[in-house]
Amino acid sequence: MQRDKKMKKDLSTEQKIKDAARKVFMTKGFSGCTTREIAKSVGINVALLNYYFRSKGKLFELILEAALSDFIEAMVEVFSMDLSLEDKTRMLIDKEFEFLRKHPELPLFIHAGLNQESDNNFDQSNFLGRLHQTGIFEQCEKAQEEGKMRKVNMINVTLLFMSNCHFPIMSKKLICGIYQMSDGEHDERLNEHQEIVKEMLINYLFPNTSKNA
Amino acid sequence: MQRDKKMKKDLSTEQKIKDAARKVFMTKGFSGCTTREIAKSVGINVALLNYYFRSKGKLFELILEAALSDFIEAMVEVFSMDLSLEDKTRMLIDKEFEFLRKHPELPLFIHAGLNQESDNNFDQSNFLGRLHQTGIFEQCEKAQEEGKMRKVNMINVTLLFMSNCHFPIMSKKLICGIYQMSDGEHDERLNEHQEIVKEMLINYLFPNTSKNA
DNA sequence: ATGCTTTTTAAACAATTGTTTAAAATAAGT
DNA sequence: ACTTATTTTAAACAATTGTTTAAAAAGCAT
Repeated sequence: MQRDKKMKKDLSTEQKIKDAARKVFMTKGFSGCTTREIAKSVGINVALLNYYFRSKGKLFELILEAALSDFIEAMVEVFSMDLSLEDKTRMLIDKEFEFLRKHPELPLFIHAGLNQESDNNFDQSNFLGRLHQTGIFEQCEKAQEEGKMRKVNMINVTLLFMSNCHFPIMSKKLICGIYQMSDGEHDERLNEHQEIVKEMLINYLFPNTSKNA
Repeated sequence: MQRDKKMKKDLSTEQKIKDAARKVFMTKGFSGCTTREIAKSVGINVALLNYYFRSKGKLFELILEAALSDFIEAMVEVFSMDLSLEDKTRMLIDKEFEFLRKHPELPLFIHAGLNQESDNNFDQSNFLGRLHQTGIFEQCEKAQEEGKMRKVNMINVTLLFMSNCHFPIMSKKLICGIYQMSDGEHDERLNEHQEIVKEMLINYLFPNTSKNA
């Protein structure tokens, strides 16, 4: 009765709930929406939501986990390529901006979501391990020993990337409010910012080999 | 009956409610807490909360406004000083980190709060005007014409500062989660990051005159 | 003290919340 | 066709929500 075994029917219902929940949770947060709201947006009964997932909290954790994973996977993808660190830097920034332009609510959702959950057991996905597998840490360490890369702790490097990619996206309402900007103007600023961040980070992290526009 | 005129008694009750509401709203968000929770933390009845402020929403808007103002005022304070742009840069970053270390929930609260409110009428405080009064824009424009400062739109400059100061603070749980760090380790990284950001931004914004440690 | 206003409370309000129960509808197996 | 298991629903659950009402308590002038 309590589904846990294989299901015969198409999984479209379960997936539709996940999709709807993701959309609603993203824009309104965990306590900012109701289970009935999610159910209605799928076109199903509230009870069915608890039938597939056990509770609102469980569903939320699932969505949050997936969102976190999306971010890490985007980084892993770039880090796994056979490129120089400078090229990885450019590509990571470009990919992040491209990805975040499509999902601008994601960073704020993740940070707000993490602060709402009491227990920080979200490393069950072993994100650090996945990053290690790409060999990015060794590549940086080698470049740092050869004097090609500034000697900065990898955590600080991560902070530099995330700060300059995620924040410009998530601060849209604040910036538009302060500077009285329209959406179009903000897009323009964002495009320029993407290039600024690329140049600034490359200049800072790779001071010697920086002869770029 | 409906308080709006002068009140004779000490305003400690009204202020105590504001303080408690601020603390609760900051950590749990608007829909993440209840009016009874706020009232209980002050030691008063729920009705009294609606007696002083008309509703939960009104109280929240008040707190959010004040939080926004705090940020702008911190910037205004630095911009109004009689210093070179390089010194203002260093001082602003130091002050922001110092301030945010004491109120680490503030940036996330502001961004989440702005996304929760439907109408963006939060410029009633005229933040842009207050920034203009400091003369910071003219100072930058002059420096840019003299070739002492990189020609970057002021909105992008703002983004660079906020990204690199606010994000490292608000991403604590995410970073600690990914890298499996303790609070102490994170503090250490944050201290180092403060210096990194200072050097990086000064190098980028003032490329010629950069001979600093 | 006596009146009046301001502050505070207890109780109730109707609405909404997440979740459960039991029964119906649908699909699948035989 | 009949039985069984899965999916879906309607209805109810108890608890909590923001807000209001009416009365009590406290302050303050006179």
